[in-house]
Amino acid sequence: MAHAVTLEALRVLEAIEQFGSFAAAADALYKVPSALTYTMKKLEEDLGVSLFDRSRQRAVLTPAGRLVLDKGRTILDAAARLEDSVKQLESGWEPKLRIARDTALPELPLLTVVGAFLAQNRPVQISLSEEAIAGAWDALQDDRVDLVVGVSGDLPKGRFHTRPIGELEFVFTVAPTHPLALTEGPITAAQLREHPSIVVADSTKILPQRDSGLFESRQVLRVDNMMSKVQALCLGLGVGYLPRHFVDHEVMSGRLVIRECELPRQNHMSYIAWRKDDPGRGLSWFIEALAAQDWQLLKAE
Amino acid sequence: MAHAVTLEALRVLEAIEQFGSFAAAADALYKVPSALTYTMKKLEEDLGVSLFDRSRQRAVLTPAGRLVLDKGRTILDAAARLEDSVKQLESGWEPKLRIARDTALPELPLLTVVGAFLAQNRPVQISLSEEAIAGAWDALQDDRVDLVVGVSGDLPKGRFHTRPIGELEFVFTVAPTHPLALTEGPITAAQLREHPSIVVADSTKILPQRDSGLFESRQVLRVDNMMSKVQALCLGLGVGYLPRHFVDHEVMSGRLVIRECELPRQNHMSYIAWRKDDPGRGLSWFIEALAAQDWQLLKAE
DNA sequence: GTAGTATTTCAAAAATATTGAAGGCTAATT
DNA sequence: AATTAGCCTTCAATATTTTTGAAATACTAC
Repeated sequence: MAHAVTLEALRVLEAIEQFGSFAAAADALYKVPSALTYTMKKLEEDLGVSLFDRSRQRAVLTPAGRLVLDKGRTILDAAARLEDSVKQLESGWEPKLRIARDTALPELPLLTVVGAFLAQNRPVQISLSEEAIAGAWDALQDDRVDLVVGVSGDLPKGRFHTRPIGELEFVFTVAPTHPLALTEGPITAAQLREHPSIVVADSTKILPQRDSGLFESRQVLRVDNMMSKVQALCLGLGVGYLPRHFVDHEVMSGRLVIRECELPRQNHMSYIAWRKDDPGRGLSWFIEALAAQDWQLLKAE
Repeated sequence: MAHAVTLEALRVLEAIEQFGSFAAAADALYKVPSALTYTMKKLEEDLGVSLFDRSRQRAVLTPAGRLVLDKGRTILDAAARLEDSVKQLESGWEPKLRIARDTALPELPLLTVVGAFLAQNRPVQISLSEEAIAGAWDALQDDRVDLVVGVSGDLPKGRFHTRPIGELEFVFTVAPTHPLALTEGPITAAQLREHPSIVVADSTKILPQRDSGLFESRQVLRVDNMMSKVQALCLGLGVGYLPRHFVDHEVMSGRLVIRECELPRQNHMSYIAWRKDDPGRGLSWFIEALAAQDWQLLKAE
């Protein structure tokens, strides 16, 4: 048994974990449970570890099993992407195109562009996701998405292409009911320390990292996307900076007010970014369309 | 035929490309050529493309074949690493530990540490490699190495741990025979423009990127490691900054002279860096040993 | 042309995977 | 404590896939 680490074996392992038991996985794979036993036993022999704890009725993953599953998933992913790349090579169109939007950007302009693409009826499956802060870069690096929209231009370069799409302006907001709504003049750092602030936390899986607009504050409430932050601000749970385009509507309806703050948050350029492989026709189309799109960043519609 | 993309098929494809023919690959794999034909035919059917151009006697890869091979290699790599991780989980020792050194760092201190490790007779295979500029970060990101030594602290963070090991000092050098060796006072930008400069190019595969110490100069000679740069400078082919520890010996033997330059190159901190997975016992040992090592960066021995 | 090498085809043989019935265990129920 | 139901494994029979080796075909070089 030269190499029992087999994509098939990894698929079986994944199915067992996903469906919770050999029996259920066998059903899902249109096989018989003993076939799965056979495959897993072979894998265990080859690796020289047990993947399952069988002391109970229900087989449960050992730490080694968990490890093999985790690493195995990325291998299965890569294999699936290989097949997709071949299809892309033939038609030019990539079978899947995964787009992430930074949570600080409005959803509407992106959806408009996506709508225009869908109307062309191309053989491309679009998936959209939302990321916060460095999460978008991470997703791009890990090949979880193919195109990110709205990243800010600090961290990585080199392996990615970028293109600016506009400048994000941040304004300091509080609920009208909030104590800081009524003070005179710009809000000072000392005043800030008296109140909780709402920040969007990094969506990256790895570890808590940089936070957006984290200034010294008595307490910090972390949320994972910008809409939650807007909600929290409207409810007066705390204070914080928001992208201008999110604010106008809330100000009009009287749910937020804009104040000046001593600790300013400067504008920053927003970019789209993609990997430096050869892009499919879908990605190329989106790059052009997104760059031409009006992102309405500075003013609300 | 549900999924014919198989690790086995990818291995066969790789062997065919590596050994240059079905026949030679069959020999290497202890199989018979028709078995390879069978496997490749199956893969082609599943992917729906031909991988080989068979119009000549010797089968040669099509673009699609090349694509599958390239992506396939990284999958095979990942599968091999999966097996290694399992072994690491058992013993704590990683079967392989791949260390890259930035070309600006001296080799001796690293080799000293490696020697101390080898003397312990651990079940760990060490591989050493050399990288230039961002190449080391790249190698770390792509999982081509597990530990990099001597990276400078600009680009990535977040996904890596780092630890400073010392400060690199750069001095401007020319050969004693070089015209700029004899001028009075600091060398001006204008004078610089009159002479070729030697720079170490980025070793990253992707694309030519940032160069080390590239100032305006009539002409630029790119080399891929620091020793080549030293040689080129000694031969008077051009001018450039060198890490201090490279220079002293050459100055003593009269092959280089140090000059002052109007365009200064500031010192920078040098780090070791590694991925944020759980490190094996070998990696942990190296982190401590390398941090404790005297890197002799500011003065030659 | 001829010899030499390379790949494919094909049917037979070998190896591997799947099945289904039986059995042993565990967890839940009576 | 006995019963029932569910889950996993074992094992021998069966089905499928892979490998083989001989023959056929094609290209290259001499």
